[in-house]
Amino acid sequence: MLASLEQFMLGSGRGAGELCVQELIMAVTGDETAATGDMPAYQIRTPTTTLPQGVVMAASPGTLHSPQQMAEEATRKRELRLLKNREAAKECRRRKKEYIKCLESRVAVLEVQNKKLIQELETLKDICSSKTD
DNA sequence: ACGCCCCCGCGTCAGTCAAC
DNA sequence: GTTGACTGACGCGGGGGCGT
Repeated sequence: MLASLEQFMLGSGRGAGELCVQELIMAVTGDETAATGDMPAYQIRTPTTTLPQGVVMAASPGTLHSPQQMAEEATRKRELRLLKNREAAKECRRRKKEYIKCLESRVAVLEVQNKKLIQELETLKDICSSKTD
């Protein structure tokens, strides 16, 4: 978990924000097997191969001739790249927000859990000390 | 009303990584 | 080596809060 967070913060993580439900289940139940496999859940990628509507794939380089055609093709490729990157950035930010929201929820759950455990510890201490007296 | 500051979302660029 | 996806960093513009 901490490793996952570190990976995300260091920028090598992928698909931030895709943990959440399982993380929360883990936090509540303490069941580490609730998370899937070795891979941090938020790094699981969903295939994003679909292009936005209206986007036409570039023609193969072999069909181009004049410098003007080449220039037009380069422009078209650039526009396509920018469009894809724009969408990717939006999706990336959405996942990141979701991931942060999830972490905040987890903090809240763990704080409650921590309070309960402290309370339980105090109770047990009381029991022990009353027995030894 | 105005200026200022802060926050948020966006578009873009650059770098990294995995798949091929 | 090339390519596509992802993401951190940067700059910009808009909106809201606050003091004057």
